Amino acid sequence: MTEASAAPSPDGVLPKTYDPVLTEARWQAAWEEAGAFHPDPAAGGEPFAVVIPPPNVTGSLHMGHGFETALIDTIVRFQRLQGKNVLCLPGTDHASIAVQTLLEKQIKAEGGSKDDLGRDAFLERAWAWKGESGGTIVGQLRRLGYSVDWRRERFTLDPGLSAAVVEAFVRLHEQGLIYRGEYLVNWCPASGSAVSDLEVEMKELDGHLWHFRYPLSGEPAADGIDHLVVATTRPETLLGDTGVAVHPTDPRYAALVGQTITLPLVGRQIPIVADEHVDPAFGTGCVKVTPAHDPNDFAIGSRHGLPLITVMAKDGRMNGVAGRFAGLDRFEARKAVVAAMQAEGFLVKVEPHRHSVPFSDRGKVPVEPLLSTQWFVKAEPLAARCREALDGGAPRFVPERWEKVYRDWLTDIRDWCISRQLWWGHRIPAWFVVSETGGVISEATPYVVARDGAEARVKAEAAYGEASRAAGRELQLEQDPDVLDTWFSSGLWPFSTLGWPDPNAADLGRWYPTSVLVTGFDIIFFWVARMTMLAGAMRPLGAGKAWMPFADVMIHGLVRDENNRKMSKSAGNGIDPLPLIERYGADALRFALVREVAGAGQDIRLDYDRASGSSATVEAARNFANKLWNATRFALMNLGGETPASLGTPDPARLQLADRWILSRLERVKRETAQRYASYGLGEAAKGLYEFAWNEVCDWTIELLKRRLNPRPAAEGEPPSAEVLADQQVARAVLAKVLAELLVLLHPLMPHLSEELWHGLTGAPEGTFLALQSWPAAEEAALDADLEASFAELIEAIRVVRNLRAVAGLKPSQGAPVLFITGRQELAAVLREGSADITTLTKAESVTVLDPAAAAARPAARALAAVTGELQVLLPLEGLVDLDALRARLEKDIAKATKEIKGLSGRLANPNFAGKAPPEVVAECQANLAEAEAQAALARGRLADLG
RNA sequence: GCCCGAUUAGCUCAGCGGUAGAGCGCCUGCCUUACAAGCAGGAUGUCGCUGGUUCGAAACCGGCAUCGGGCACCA
Repeated sequence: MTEASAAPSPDGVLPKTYDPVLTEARWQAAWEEAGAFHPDPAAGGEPFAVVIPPPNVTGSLHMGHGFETALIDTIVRFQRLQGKNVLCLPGTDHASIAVQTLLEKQIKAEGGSKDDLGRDAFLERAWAWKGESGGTIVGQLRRLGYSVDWRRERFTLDPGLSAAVVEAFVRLHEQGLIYRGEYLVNWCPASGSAVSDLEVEMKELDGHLWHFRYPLSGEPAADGIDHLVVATTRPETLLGDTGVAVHPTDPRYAALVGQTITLPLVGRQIPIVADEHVDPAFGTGCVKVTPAHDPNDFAIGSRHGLPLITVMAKDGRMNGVAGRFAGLDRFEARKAVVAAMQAEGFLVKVEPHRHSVPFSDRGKVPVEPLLSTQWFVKAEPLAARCREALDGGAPRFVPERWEKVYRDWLTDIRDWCISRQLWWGHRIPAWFVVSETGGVISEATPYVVARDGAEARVKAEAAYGEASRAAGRELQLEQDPDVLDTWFSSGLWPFSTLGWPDPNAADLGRWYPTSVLVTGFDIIFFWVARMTMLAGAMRPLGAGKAWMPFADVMIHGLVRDENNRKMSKSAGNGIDPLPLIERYGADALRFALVREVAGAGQDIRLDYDRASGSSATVEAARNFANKLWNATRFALMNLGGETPASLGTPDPARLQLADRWILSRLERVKRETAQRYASYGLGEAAKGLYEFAWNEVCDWTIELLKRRLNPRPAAEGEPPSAEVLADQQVARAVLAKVLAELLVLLHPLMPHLSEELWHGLTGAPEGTFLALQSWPAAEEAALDADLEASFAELIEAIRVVRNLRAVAGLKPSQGAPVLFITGRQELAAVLREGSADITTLTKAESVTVLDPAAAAARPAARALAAVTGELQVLLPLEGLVDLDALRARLEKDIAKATKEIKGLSGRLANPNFAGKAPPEVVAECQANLAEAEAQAALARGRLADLG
């Protein structure tokens, strides 16, 4: 331990407080230099693999990533201690639209535009940004102590992964699962790109409902009707109306179906059609139909053969078809159309109307349903395969309830628009044979899908070469300028990172499918489902094993800020993990986050004072780290230079009561903790270890061992006896064992601190790591439930004595005789065996244990007295007794017992209880009642003695 | 409209069929040579409301209320 913060100071003692910053940096460097987390696919051991959800290179990480990192790292470190061959693979995501939006904003702020810059220069800038942001992110992940294999770090746009993207696209296309066509898509005018359904967020807004008069073209009907009234929230779209729909059974309009309307402002003749979609009860029961600008209208239009008339351009302005409104922005056009309708007498009324408006997640503007030629993935066949797998239990969701969310989304799934009119991303591997359509790309331009330009040329040559030459044209190819949805590459992550599509890739063979995916519920659709769908399409994967990319999916909640708000970049309320790491240490932050997570899958709230940069929760975890530091410090000062190895297993024959107790507790905690880690009960594991370490190890065991670790000489100047020295060795061995194993159990949660302390305690050489040790072996024989129960009574007895001393106001330095009276032989035996311990922990002058008969024979003394269970505790302190405090204490005992008697006897008096409850419950109840009654009687007796 | 969470001590949350728990905060006393980032002791709850099931409900079931989230969406 060179330069260790744990290095002994000149006087040979560790500092009193733990300073995490240097220690953490040192171990991170040591682990990495040694390649501690760089697994060998050829090595033995059961494989365990996790690919981390790659953070977007959009800047830096916030606390949510810190939380996820803490969870994943705890899991993989535990599995490593279990002896598995663990791969934890890191990486980042290029985040196509997010990064491009961000960069365009930057460029705009500098007074430029991406189009001025050009595609190549823009991409250069994007790569520079990636370098910067990616570096920041990797630095942050390192500071958290993430035990990933940095040598296998991947980026979704790196050459290997890009090749995987192309391969996946080509294969999907070959299977007929990718198609290109003109459909109504969600168009984001801000990004200038199509986006998928998932990237659209509905927002409730206050808008208006405009009612317009649409005149019938022909003569008024028999009943004098010469127009219909339609209502719309989007007047500007009326320029593209190609019909009006009514419900087929609506008697008001039945006679009008088939007639035509003259569209105001435009003059187009449009039919009145009958369609089930119309709700006769809403508004007037008449709906204007704009198939090119609304998904529902698109559906109505296609059922009735209505033409599609697009009146808006991709930039959100009205196009030439919009006539006098051409060139107006869509929101200006709305006002202008309303004004024109009003001027021409077609506006009937305007009502305020609250409705949902689709917004683009990234662009933060309303999306426009627009007709556009795009690439799509046919989703249903892939979803069906996933649903079938789910019926077979794959993957397993933790907590279980998320399975339903996943399944529901896979049911009634819509096709996935995967093309984006962006630059930053994977270029679509399709080449248009533009020589066929006069050098331009149109919907009609034929294309070939290929792995590269050369393959494209071969394919195009085969398909169009001859005909082309015959027509005297030179074959001319142009790659599709668009890129793929960022989630297309993320969807391949669990296998593209392992070497797919190379079927012989060692990592793929060894670690696919991965063991568990740990992620937030907010990307179950975006990511989890896309991974399972794409994996299903790409099988076989790996060595022909299961195709589902992960066995388990652990879904965690979101980290919310101190005001219970979701952290987000736009809200500016993200909490940066680094300042908290600087202040409290990465281990403290990790522990604090994981400890909060017990209610599986629930969001967690991190308290944080922005003004001071402090967090009480993290501070509590830091204090825990310091507690462990000091416990180890104590051990180093008291083990006489020995180590857990040199001390060996303590001789069972020489173990004292407290030794057997803590060893039994250790064994139980060891089992519980392993079970919790293995089943993703990480919060429970953290809480359990916190309580065990602080209460049972530090507050009780260390305090109890002190007496034996530092034996007083029998007489002045005389060396301790051989017996005492032997016991000292036992005490040392117990302390060393408990601490050493505790550090292993804590390691997944607090890797740096445990590594540091373990080295200090064991003297392990530098190149040896706790991170690569084994989980301590199970020792069944150490478990002793009866002993644990009776030791709990001893603890309770000590507490009562301490309480009496506090009530009476005894000074800490002041000794007092302690007298226990009990009729229960087992309890008396434990108290006698533990009398030396009691002496130490209660400042007893003497400890006497009597049975009631013997006690009755003694002269009654004025004493501090309390009763617990079947035990009377007396501190005979003639003259020093605060009688009032003592009476209050006894009265409290009586009140407590009385309340219990009332409850228990009431229950026992109920004949149904005695008759129907299990006999052991009834017996327990009776025993408790007897005890409470005895307790009340004893306390009353004591009270009477006081006079 | 459909679905899913949550509601327990001042705060953050465990508990999920047998007499209410932890951490933080609070009160009292302690610098007891591991630790004041600590030690010992203490106070604090109609477990959202309401029916039901049960010998017994904070826990299980039904309804309601409030808060949060997801999906769908009628112009």
